Amino acid sequence: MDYQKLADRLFPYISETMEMMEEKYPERDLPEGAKVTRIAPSPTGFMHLGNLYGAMVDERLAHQSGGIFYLRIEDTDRKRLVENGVETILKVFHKFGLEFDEGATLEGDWGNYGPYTQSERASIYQTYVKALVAMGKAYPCFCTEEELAAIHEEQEKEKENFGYYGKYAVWRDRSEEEVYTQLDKGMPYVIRFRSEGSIERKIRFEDQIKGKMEITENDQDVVILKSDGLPTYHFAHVIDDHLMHTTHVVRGEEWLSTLPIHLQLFDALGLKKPKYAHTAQLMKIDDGKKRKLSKRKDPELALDFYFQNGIPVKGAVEYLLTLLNSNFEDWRRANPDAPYQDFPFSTKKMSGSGALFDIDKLNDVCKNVVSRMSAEEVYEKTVQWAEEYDPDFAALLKEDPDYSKAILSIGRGSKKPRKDFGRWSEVKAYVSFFFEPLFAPKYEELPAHLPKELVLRILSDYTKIYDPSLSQDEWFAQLKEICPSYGMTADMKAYKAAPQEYTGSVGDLSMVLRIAVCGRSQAPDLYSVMQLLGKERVIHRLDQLKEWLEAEND
RNA sequence: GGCCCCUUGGUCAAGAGGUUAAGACAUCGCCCUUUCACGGCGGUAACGUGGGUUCAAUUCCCGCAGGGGUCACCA
Repeated sequence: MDYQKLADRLFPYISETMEMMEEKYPERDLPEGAKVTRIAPSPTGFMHLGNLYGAMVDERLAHQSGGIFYLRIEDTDRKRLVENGVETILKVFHKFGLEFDEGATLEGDWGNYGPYTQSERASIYQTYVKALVAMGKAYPCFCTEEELAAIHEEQEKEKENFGYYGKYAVWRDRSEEEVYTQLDKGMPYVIRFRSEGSIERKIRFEDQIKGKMEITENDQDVVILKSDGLPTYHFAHVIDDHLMHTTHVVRGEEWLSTLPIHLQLFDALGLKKPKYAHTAQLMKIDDGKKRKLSKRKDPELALDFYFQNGIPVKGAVEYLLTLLNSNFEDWRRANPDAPYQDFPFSTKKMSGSGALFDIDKLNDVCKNVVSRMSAEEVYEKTVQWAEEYDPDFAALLKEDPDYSKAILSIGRGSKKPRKDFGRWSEVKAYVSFFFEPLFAPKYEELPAHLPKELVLRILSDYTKIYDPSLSQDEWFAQLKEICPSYGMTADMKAYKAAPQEYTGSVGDLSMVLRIAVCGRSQAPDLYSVMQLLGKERVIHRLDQLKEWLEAEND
């Protein structure tokens, strides 16, 4: 078989050579130790937490070392293209603060190693495929889908390994005449790699995350170029990451099983291999069983879902970081205000086993993250979220930004900040009573043991004595002072010891006011709330409760 | 089924050949407290299994089991 002749026949329009490619995409000029990483999603337009999880490893590795983090679009599967897929990808990563240094953008490519969209790189792949054919390391295969299915069936029956290898590699050693006959007839074909591997042999390999391992060589003649002239993932990965000079390939562990193919291809082409980091997959519980997060089955893990639910970007990022490097939590406690980029991230600290997605933990991380934010930031983020998902609420917040921010600063800024909410979507319920349109009092939460007459008396008395100019201490002292006139006590210990001796405690007294003013029994510091609402509204609300109680009499 | 990866409490996990086997979330109890949200203290709760190496193994080795992944002209 004249391989060069075959190569020319197969790719007559490919005039460039491997050497020319190497010259066109020279080694990057980067400082020692700088890592080049990438994410290479297929533009299905669907991103979930798992994608972000992996991308963060890439981003940290690159930017922590002064390297390059770039975006490549893997769109070789023309059947699965989705409109606006690329836009969605770009938008999501931008939102999460993962910025690319290079790669595909909506305005075209940015960087010297493009094109960064695989469908635009067909001739590049073909150049290398042609070279492989010329070396006799790749060959055309004319099998139809049906023939391959038949082979699979036979293997199943014979209990043999599946795939295109050995005697099942039917086009591997066909005569020149047979091949050219098919070509002359214009039959469609794929190009397969001629594997010299054997399942009897093992390869030693060291993964950045999983460490040393032994894997079986690949003996399959895998397809490297599909009949539409585009490469399969295996081949595109090898060529692209070589030409773009990726130093570290971070990908899900589902790729571990095809790793032998990739290593084999690098060797066949005489190319330097990148380092690999195979990340354990994010899992979820399904029917009591652990399962890999799936695009199709877990739409609730789509990143859009997080945005909708008002999960703070920072919260999601920090949660992921705790999964990625468990010592992140310790570091965060020691450095509460440092940007997470300061954390010394390491693949060595990554777990080899898949983490179960834990919504409780996420919630907790979010609460902590939000509690550390300034009122200003909380205000801005909440408005931003509400503008998209709850416009009425956004408008309400923006009516008087200073008022809104003042509300959000209650209990914020101290060493022990309040942790009332961890999501932007929870803010509305928390602040609702500060806004007339949202004020929906639940007067039935009044302490049941207080006689209605007593409550009415308290309300009308307090209307007369409420003095907003008092300091918080003075204000509370006043409450204590008036307790006895209602048969209540300000001494909580005494009250707890013998509750039957009193009509109630200062706690009950406060509760009456709280229910009147806030319309509910759970609220932040009552004094602050009253200060913010202003005397007029406080008194009005006391009156409102009075009216409600009186109306109830009928 | 073949191949590969993984295995410490409910979850995420630290850990070293000899430890009272960290910590966080969740959960339970107590305390603080004018409610709540915090905060403090404490409780329940773990090294899958069988061999081997060793004075000693949860830690090293082998087998097994369990879980996960993968076996496409998808990535």
